[in-house]
Amino acid sequence: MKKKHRTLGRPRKEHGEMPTEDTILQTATAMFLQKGYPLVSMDDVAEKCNVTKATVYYYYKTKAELFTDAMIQLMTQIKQKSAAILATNEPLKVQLFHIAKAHLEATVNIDITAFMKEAKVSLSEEQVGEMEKAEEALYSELEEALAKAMSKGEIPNNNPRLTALIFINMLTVRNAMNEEFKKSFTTTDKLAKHIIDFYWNGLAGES
Amino acid sequence: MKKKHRTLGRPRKEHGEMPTEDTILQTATAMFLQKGYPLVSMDDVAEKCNVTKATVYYYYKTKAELFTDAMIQLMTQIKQKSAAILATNEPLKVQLFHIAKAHLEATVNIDITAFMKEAKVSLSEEQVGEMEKAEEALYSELEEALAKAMSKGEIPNNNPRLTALIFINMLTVRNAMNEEFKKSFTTTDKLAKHIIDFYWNGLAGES
Amino acid sequence: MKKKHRTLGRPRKEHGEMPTEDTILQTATAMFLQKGYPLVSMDDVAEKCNVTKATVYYYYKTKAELFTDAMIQLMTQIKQKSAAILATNEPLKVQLFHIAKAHLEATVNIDITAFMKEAKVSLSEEQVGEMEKAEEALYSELEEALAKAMSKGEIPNNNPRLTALIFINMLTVRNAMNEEFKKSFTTTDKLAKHIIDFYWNGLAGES
Amino acid sequence: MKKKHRTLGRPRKEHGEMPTEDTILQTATAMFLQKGYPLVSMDDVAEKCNVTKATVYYYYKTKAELFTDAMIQLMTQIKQKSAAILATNEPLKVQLFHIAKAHLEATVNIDITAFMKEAKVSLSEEQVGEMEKAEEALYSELEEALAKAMSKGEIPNNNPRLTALIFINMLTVRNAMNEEFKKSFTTTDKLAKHIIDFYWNGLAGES
DNA sequence: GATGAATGAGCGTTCATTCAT
DNA sequence: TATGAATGAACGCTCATTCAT
Repeated sequence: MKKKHRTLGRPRKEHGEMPTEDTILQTATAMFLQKGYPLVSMDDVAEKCNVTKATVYYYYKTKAELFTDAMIQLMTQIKQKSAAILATNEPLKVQLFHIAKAHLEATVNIDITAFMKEAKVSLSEEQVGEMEKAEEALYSELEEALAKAMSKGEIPNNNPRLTALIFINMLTVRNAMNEEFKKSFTTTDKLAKHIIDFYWNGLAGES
Repeated sequence: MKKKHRTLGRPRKEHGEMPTEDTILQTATAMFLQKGYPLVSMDDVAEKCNVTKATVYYYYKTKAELFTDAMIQLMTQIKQKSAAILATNEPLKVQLFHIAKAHLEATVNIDITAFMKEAKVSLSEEQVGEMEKAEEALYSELEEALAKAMSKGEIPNNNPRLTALIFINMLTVRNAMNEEFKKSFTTTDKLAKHIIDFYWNGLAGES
Repeated sequence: MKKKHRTLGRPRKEHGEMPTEDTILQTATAMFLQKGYPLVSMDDVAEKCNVTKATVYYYYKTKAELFTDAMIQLMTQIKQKSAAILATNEPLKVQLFHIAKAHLEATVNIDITAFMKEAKVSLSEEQVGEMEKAEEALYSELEEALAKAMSKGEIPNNNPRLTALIFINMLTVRNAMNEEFKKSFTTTDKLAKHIIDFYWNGLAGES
Repeated sequence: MKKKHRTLGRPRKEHGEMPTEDTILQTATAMFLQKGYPLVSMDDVAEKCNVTKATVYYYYKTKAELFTDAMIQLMTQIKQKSAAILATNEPLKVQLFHIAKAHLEATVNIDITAFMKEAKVSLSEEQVGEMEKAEEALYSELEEALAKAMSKGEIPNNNPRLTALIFINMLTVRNAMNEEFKKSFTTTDKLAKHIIDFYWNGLAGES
């Protein structure tokens, strides 16, 4: 079984190359999103990064840690994007539309909840804790925006936390569509609009 | 864990026992729902059923087949329950409330879509096909009920397929709740009511 | 996993059907010759015989026994055919030609020695003994014919046992041919003739 | 058998040890020759090499690959030995005698053809191809020597390919001998001489 | 900083065999 | 006579992890 022998020692960094640690995290994130925690092996990650498994372990003590780091980074990014959108002066409905569009346009379909669930069995309590904190931050962002809109009377009063969760949840509805039905929405914009309309109406009712 | 050494060969038939084949399917269903396809091993299933792995294979040729059979049975059951509820004379909103309650009361949280995704890599095309058929049947039931309600003017016109998917999808919102927030809904009824109210409002808007 | 349920109890024997025991032995023989001992499973045999594995075990206590019985029967048959040919009045060379032809025409290529070797690991000493007896009988037949020919002066004196073994051995030469070379012998007759000519010349020399 | 628990991770390199990869190949070759492809398990190989199965897989991706590599190496070695002998100035008969002796002196009895057959089911087309190439090289060597001898008039004209195959094939005749008969040849020399005499006579005849 | 070599545990699957019916 | 149900032991293979270099 012939192996490509890489040269030993620290490789000269080529111009514009990402540090190995980041490459690994980036690559791993994409792979986890695509196939889910159990179906991504450390070997897979290493191969795709063009390093050896041992190198991956050099930067991340365990697979669980790699996953945790990857997910936290991802959630933080999402949170920041959402925050940026929610910080604008546009009306809430428009802001939500932009968030929805951003989600739907991401190449991989993220259903954070489903993801976590399948990984949690393998994580340490501490790791679960860290991830939940990041998840929490993500939800809080939205929750606060909704709460503010309620207090301003922009939308009727309702449970802001629940409605935040419902919003994130609704963005995963596309995962349940079969190919044919998916095609009936010619652009992401149209699907986003449908979802936001429905959501906005949902918010509209007193409860 | 002590290994109970059972005797070789065909065991003496005891009365009142569920047939092994059913025990396995039941147990497997619960386990798959709890941990997801990749994290449930045939050994796990066997142990929980108090039989050996070979026995599991006696009834189900492969893990993929066991999964397929389990999921189809599950979806068929859900479909039948939904169908029964939708066949009553109660107004649609009440019917949806009952369906939601039934879902939320099931011990295991079902997010069929997430499940399928992680399993699909391991299934044959035929198996995926079978499961999609069962999934389809499940959605169609609801879709038709919604379409009928629209044509009767009970709710405004909207995409019945999309709204059906949104409904099923919303039932999984609880998965995203942390323990604390979950406790804020003292009964399943209350959570179901919140969800249905939101959903019904969503349906209410013209689009 | 649906199984074809056969009716319980003794099945009515259809006109012209072989007794189950014989069917199994016949089928097993063919399968062992084709694939070798380790690659034929009791399940395979059962399926091809249209009975259950338990039925095979009803007639043959173990796989090793089934193999032993099959091989002994086979060798006995071959011996009898050889004996019949050697009992004719034709000259030895013609007789050998007929034996060679019979071997080469058998659909499956028999290399008894190679066969035994791969099976012997799994057989009991007693079983090995039985098979060697049958093998011995097979070789003796030929050995005696050769010895007689030598004493009659039909061929020069030589080690009759060794020459018998060489004869049987030479019949397996075809197994080593690649497809292309095999085709260069348009008929079995031609190949048999080549082999016999070579062999006869070999016998011809004094030693 | 006590399990020697070796330490995890990369072992300290001791001097003068054969590289693990070679140990495995050597050991595997011997085992395959002794028991045949199906009866040698990767566990067996590993145990005999004093490494774990995982180590075997570290060097050889599959069992089929291990087998292929082992057989090719073996055939190449045999070919080289034969080539060396055939390159000498001695008369062909003497050369053949030396080849026969070398074969018969090898601890393991090689019947390549029988081997391949039982392994082929498990090999990829590519692997079969590689092995057939090595086999071919082995036969060609001899075939050419025979052809040259024929054109020089050292032996009568005959099918050089067929006679080459017969030669290799005859070297396996010892496999068919029972213990008693084997003992009647007090030295390998004597057996080799018998075989070569017979073979040479066979070659001698016109055809 | 990065690698090559090795492990132990587990996984999906097969198989010879056993036993009550 | 023949079967259906079950077992225990292997088998080929993968994977997360470890450690010397």
